[in-house]
Amino acid sequence: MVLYTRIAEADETMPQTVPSAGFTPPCDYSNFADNFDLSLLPGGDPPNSPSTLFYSQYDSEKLPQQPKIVTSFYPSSPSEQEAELEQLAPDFQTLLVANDAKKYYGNIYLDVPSPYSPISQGLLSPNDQFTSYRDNLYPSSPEQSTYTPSPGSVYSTSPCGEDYLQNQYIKKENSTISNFSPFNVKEESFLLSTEHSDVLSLFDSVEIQKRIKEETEEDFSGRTLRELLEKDTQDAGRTVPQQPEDHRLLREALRDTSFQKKFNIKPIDFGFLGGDVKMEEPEQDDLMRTCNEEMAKGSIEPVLNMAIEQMRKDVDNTCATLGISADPSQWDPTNVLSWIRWTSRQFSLPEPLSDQWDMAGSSLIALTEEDFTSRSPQGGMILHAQLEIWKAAYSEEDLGIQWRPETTSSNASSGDLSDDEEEDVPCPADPAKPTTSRSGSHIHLWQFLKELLASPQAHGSCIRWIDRTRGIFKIEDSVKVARLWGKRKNRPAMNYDKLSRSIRQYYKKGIMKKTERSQRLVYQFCHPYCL
DNA sequence: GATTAGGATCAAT
DNA sequence: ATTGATCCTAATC
Repeated sequence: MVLYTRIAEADETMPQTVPSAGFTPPCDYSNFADNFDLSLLPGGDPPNSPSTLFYSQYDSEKLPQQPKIVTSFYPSSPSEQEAELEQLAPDFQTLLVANDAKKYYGNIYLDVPSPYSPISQGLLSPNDQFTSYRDNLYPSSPEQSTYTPSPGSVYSTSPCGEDYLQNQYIKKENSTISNFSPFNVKEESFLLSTEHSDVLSLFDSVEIQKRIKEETEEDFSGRTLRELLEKDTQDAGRTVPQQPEDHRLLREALRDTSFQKKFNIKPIDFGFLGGDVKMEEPEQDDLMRTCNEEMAKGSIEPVLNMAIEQMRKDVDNTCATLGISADPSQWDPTNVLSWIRWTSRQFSLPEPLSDQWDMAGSSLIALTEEDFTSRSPQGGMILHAQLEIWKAAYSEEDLGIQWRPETTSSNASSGDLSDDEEEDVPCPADPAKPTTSRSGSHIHLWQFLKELLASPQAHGSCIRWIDRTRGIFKIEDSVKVARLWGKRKNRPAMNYDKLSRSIRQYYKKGIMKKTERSQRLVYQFCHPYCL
């Protein structure tokens, strides 16, 4: 078994938004993806499988409790909790927050760990969290602070020890479905077991199942994720041809040779656990092959896609809410201050002193964590980590920008704060990108759509493959796709009505066809256009 | 109300 | 001639 640790956990997480109706708590969506123990994927858990990628260093000081029954999530009576959870269940983000919170506390929710706290972003350890809650620094909502510690807090007892840890490893090695799920925080690793209840509870949400049903034409009602995965494991054992594009997102992340850097993963020494665990660095090729084998047709991708989709929407919303670029280096001093203030508010940090943050974004991103801490002793670390998240988020978005309009149109300097500035940010020289179909105005619609489909990092929220091999895709956000098309063709009046009319012309031309079972906003390329 | 479907017309290439 | 943009009506979800 090869074990890795993650350092600076929060580096690839995404910023949060402030929805109109309320407050979106900070939540590390990338952890959500990570927390899909990849051993759950079909094919079991062979040596050097991707499921070992995210194993973190064991630190008994940080070890939380063994999982117990979830008794509450919010500080309310059981009936209120039920009502509240039911009300919140359709909200995907809330599920993620619940998921996120649960993973840090096992399945215990006797007290009221606020999902708005920095620990939800992996910035503090549970021990810190306990102190923070006791001091009521992170109330259960930004507007109110009603937390009262209850007796028997899970934080008042000492963490479980190595026996438990080793048990988990034994289980890990002996079972296909692992109930082991370690995490770490910044450089301090800790470990816990969630029984994958996070994933299961997420998946069991009626709303999520409904969406999966809509998008995959499969009905998972009444089935647990575990059931499905077990079935898929059996399926994988048969001679079901594996579709190379399944789990594309995961695959891309894992195939990426820089993934170790990207996810800040590095092999660690697990010798302190005892003699059973072997330390070996996997052959990259083996690893990748195993990854591919692991990515057999499964049921995780829809869920993952939804998480990522939600994450992207949050990025969009945040930028729109603050009226700032997604690229911190583009921020002017006003942008910097509004971001600092907003982030401070999110984390219930003291109001920042404006004169300490009077700088352009280019200066801000050059500050070290120490610089941040000297400006804000209480929240410097958090602010710095958040900025790292933004920087990472922007670079992710940037990956998807493969083209620029040929004509440098007038909007470049207009200070336009439209809601899709991820397309408006200046595109740095990008020699790494393929040069195919780069020129903007000659492109055909079907080519353009394929371009968008080819960059799920940037456009997965508005258009994505449903079945890559059969060329079936879905337009998730018709308005946005039309806007992008209009932008590309320099047709400001473009809308989905017109765009779809053009797509329908493709039916006659044999470029696209209707899907067998017609679904809204779902189209299918004909061969060879889908290749 | 949003989407789908397709006819008609026009402009650009 | 081809392609897509535009406008339109009608049907469907």
